[in-house]
Amino acid sequence: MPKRPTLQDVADAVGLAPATVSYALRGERGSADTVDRVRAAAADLGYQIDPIASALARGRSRTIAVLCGSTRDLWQQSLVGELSRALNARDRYVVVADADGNPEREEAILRQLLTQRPDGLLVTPLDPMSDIWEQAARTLPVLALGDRLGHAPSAGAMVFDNPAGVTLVLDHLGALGHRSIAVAVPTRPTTLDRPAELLVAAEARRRGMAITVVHTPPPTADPATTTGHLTEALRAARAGHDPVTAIFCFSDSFAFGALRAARTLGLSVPGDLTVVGYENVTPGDLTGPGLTTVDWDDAAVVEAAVGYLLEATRAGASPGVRRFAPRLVVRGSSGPAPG
Amino acid sequence: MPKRPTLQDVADAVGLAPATVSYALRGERGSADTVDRVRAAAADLGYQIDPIASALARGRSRTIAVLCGSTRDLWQQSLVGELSRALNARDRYVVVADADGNPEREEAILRQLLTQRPDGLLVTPLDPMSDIWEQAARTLPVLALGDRLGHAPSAGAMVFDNPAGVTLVLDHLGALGHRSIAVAVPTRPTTLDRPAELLVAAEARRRGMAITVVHTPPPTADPATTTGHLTEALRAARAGHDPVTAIFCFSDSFAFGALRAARTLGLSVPGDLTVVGYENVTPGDLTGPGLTTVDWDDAAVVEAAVGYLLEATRAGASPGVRRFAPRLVVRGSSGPAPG
DNA sequence: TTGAAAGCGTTACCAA
DNA sequence: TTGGTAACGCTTTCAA
Repeated sequence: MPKRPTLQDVADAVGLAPATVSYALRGERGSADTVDRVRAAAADLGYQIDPIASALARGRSRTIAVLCGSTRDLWQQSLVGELSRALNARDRYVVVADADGNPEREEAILRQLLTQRPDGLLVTPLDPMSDIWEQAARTLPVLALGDRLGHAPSAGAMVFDNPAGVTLVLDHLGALGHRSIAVAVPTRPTTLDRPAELLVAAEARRRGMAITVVHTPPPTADPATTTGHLTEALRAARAGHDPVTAIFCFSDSFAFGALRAARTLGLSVPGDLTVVGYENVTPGDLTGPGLTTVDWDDAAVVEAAVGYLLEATRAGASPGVRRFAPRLVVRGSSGPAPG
Repeated sequence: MPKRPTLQDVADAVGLAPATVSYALRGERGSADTVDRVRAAAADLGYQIDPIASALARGRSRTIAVLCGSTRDLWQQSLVGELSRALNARDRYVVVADADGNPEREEAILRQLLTQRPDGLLVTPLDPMSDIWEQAARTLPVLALGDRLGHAPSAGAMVFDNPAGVTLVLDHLGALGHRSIAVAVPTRPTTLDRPAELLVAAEARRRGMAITVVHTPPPTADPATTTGHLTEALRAARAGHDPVTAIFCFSDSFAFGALRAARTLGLSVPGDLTVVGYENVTPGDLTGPGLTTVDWDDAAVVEAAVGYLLEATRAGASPGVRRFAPRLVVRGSSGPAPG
């Protein structure tokens, strides 16, 4: 098999030094004529820069690292896909790593990821308040999605206006007549932007609604476990003297679990139970009765994230923070069953 | 910020040559004592092999490349996630690239991917009969998922027993009384293992069923376009004198489109139309009326794929071919509406 | 504008 | 068992 051509081969072909060719190919210098000849020669030898050698020499790799809290979460899963596509389209490689729901692993994985000398880092943090981020942010542009990184002020972030999202949902449920609702929130380290429990508690109080908090199992749990957990929680929450008539889940993945649990319990949705999700994940529109959910315009988030991050790598600057407004997508909500 | 320690630093710490340290760390040689001392020193300096330098020197990068036909496809999307997780768990990096539904791009992307000098390659090929694969398979272990690579005999494959799958579905629909069905197949280059159209045509003929072939839009099309396309196709297929009462889609992604189209047309599923999918994608169990589909046990596929590929990289051998049996998951099928 | 040469941090071949 | 030393293929500084 014909060995891949190297810079030297191109240099020989045009009778120039490797250094000259290197510069010319990257358009860093060289006369117009030189650049043309070099490009032509490279094209016809089928030369491609060896990204590994290049990375070693430069100390950077034209790669964007994506550290994902849990790719089992449907929203993160699709987000990672969109991000990769957007970055590939901009001629960047993407290396994805997955902390798999385990905040302790997050640090180890980050460290590993950094050995690839990426140009930038995108994270959906499990523990946004960890201080590992600050260390990374000092070395390269870091952009968080979903939560600001508490101790890494130089990192950018694409965050959701969660207070607005919660308001939207509680207004909706309130208007339908629900007075006792369950709220499903992940058991996670505190976050700056998604202090879900507090947010909901405060808003619910203002409206005179009763809330029952359900903690979600770790995202690594298989669907059956999650469904089981939820089934029990829902059964309990409906057994008391103030039975829950709606459940508000802080992620669509979990809302799907709630739908499964409802089925197990023989509850009709939305007749007996209204289920509200949070990210408007793709096939959510097809779920049986319909899933009401909060939409954040993922396409815009991805566009902005990629734009901010690449700009930051170019300028050597910090990516900014941008906040996205929620939109409520109502599908299959109803008021509580009479009596 | 403290520079990352290098091999040299470790060597200095233990008073040995870098070469010795390199061997010791990899457990390739060295006395038990040396190995221990080296490991200890490395650990306490926080030394990690620089994967880039290592890749340059070895010509291989401890990375597995995944070339995905289209990550917009729900099945491929989740498959890629599972594969990454499985490989990460085995201490491998994964680089994912996406041909985004375009068979012409597949070659360019492959070439780019190879430039990372991966240890192995996993593909869900758009064009399994392309001869780009053979070239790759000569250089490194290649394993295809879903289709064998026609011109790359040395590549392994995890394939589905599609004849069995088709039989399962047509038996099911036949038993329910359907006599005229639509079949949705992708417009793709011919494949060895999924000559979907022919397979279905032959089986349908044997059963005296009429079939109407609907070609799916490219996977890059946005859902709205797909739904529109399908809506038209279904409208037409139900307008004739032998209206279609079921649609068999060769992927769940497309089955979801069919469900949306049915909704647009005001068709009740399964009352007016039974929809059958093909991959048993995760939230399929939650779709409104239920989606009957063919399941291939993705977990087993992933396990086997990763096992075969890693074994091949170790042994320098070719991964084998393995065939998976289908299982029909019936959810919400019904017979054709009377009259 | 061009080029020579010194890295970048490993690995692998040979020799000690 | 251990250690020089030459790759690996590029980028970059400094000189011409």
